[in-house]
Amino acid sequence: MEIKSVLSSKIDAAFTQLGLQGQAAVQASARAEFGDYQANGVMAAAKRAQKNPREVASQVVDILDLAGVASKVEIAGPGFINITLEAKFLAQNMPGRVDPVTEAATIVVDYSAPNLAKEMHVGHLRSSIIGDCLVRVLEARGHHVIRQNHVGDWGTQFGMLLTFMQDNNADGRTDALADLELFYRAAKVRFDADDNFRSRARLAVVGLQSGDADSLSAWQHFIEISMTHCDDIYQRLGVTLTRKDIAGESSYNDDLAQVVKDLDAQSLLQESAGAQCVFLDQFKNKKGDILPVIVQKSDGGYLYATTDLAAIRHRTGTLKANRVLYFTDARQSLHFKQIFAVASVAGFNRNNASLEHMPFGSMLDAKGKPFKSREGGVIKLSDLLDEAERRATELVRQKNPHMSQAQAENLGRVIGIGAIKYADLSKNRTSDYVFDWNQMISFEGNTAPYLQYAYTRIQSLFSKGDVKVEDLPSQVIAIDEHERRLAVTLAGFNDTLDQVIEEGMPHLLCSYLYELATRFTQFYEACPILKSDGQDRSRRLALANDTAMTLRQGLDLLGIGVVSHM
RNA sequence: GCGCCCGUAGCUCAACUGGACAGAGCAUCGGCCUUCUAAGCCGAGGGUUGAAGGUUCGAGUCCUUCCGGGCGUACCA
Repeated sequence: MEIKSVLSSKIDAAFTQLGLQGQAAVQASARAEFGDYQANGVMAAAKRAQKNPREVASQVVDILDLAGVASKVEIAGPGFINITLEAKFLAQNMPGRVDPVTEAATIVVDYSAPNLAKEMHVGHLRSSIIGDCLVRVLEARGHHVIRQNHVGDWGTQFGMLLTFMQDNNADGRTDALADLELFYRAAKVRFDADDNFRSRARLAVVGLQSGDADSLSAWQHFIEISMTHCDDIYQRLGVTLTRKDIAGESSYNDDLAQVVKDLDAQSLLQESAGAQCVFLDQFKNKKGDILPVIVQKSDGGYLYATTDLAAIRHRTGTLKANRVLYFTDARQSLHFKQIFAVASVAGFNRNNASLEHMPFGSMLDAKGKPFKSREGGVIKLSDLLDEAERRATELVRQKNPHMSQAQAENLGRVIGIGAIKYADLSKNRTSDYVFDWNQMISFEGNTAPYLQYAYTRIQSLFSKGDVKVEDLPSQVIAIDEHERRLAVTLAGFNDTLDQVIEEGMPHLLCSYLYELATRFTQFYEACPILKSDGQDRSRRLALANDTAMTLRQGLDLLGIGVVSHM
């Protein structure tokens, strides 16, 4: 159950009854002395009604019915309402699982979107794992999720690659394409140096666009190999995207001319310097200069704005999305503002869906510069994952000198990939973040290994104490203060997931899990579990089990695995 | 030039969107392993939230100006 929603709806009802305008503004209490939850909305509502906030608070509390939910409701300060939850209510809200929402929505999530001309590099990491986390959380809450991997599988660069492929007789040879990055670079060198090659490459693009069978089959072959590279990365990263989620740029080809035609039919189109543009007033600066949204180049070609407009029609029309979430680089903010606006005036948003750009910042190195390889080039994602696994395996070996190499490598995979993902997911999506191996690999503090470690300690309790989890009570009343704080934290799980869904912010789930693990470890240090008897023992084991299930479930929603020993 | 984002402890990040004394981790210093995994726990120090004004019961959060940084800004995505 969502504690915040329960409290909010009760307090909102009291507000309505008293004729007050405003929201309850419930949040977890800032300090232990303020109870478990606090409602801050009275002050604002009282001001609006020009009444004394403390009096209003006392009226709210008088008619507030929190029977079975709260054991204590107090007014504090200028008009805060502090709420302490009833022990029995807490007992009923030990999560261990995710509750489904009452109204499921259809939500399209656009994420990952690698350029298939090259191999995936670090720039694709954030979109892939942040988007995948949202997908997991949305599905867990019972929403109908449609993944859309908007891969870059079309455009001029493919002319170059296909021509290079033919010249090198690489059509049927996967080994030539084993390293797409090298292949791309070699093709680019040829393209820049050889006029004849360049013109043949341009012809190949024309062939592709006009649907020439040979060009198309070569193109398909190339795409197939490139996607195999992506699948491998997704599999290693634990990203749930599959082939059926691919809706690349090429899939909108047939609709692009129609998009332009439809814009024209609504008199939204204007020619400027030979290009077909949409000019909207809201993209005018103070001086009156208007920014165009170009939908067709002067040479007749289409652009990503055109493709994205076609995608909006498809997603809100055919797919019937209520929400469309775009996980792309923050640098595309203006682009999305523009196409959302165009879609709106042109009536392309068929379902009146909420179109939301979920931008994220760049990865920087320790010096605050864009994260590059030592040579200044892009870093392949596969290399990054190799290094994470290598470093983690090394650390596992240090901590467990007697462990076999194979076992250390197994642990190293889960821990290393978890560490790299968590380091990213735990930071606020919108800002740039510093990627630092030394920090990430220390595995101390707010990291995935800390959470995984808390989980293994619980598993260790169960195996050492020969505990059958199914025999544990499903509801227990917390007694010790450490138990109670743990129970309150456990109860907040579903609230956290709601917030992640609302704002598209996985770091909120990370913060929650870190707090949960911290609370558990404090409880673990303070309260003997296996060494206690009777009710103390079963109660504490039940709390430990709920913590373990919530940690595992929460990490799974982040796309991070757990191990039973580390 | 114009637009968007950012500036919080030595470093990396939080702060539930205007709430109570700005919190964590790393690093530093001091304690805790014959007791359920020390990848842990307990404690200490460390802040004029870039600066100055303003709005109000209350501002890291909103408004104005300035300083510093990043990104974007007509046919790449």
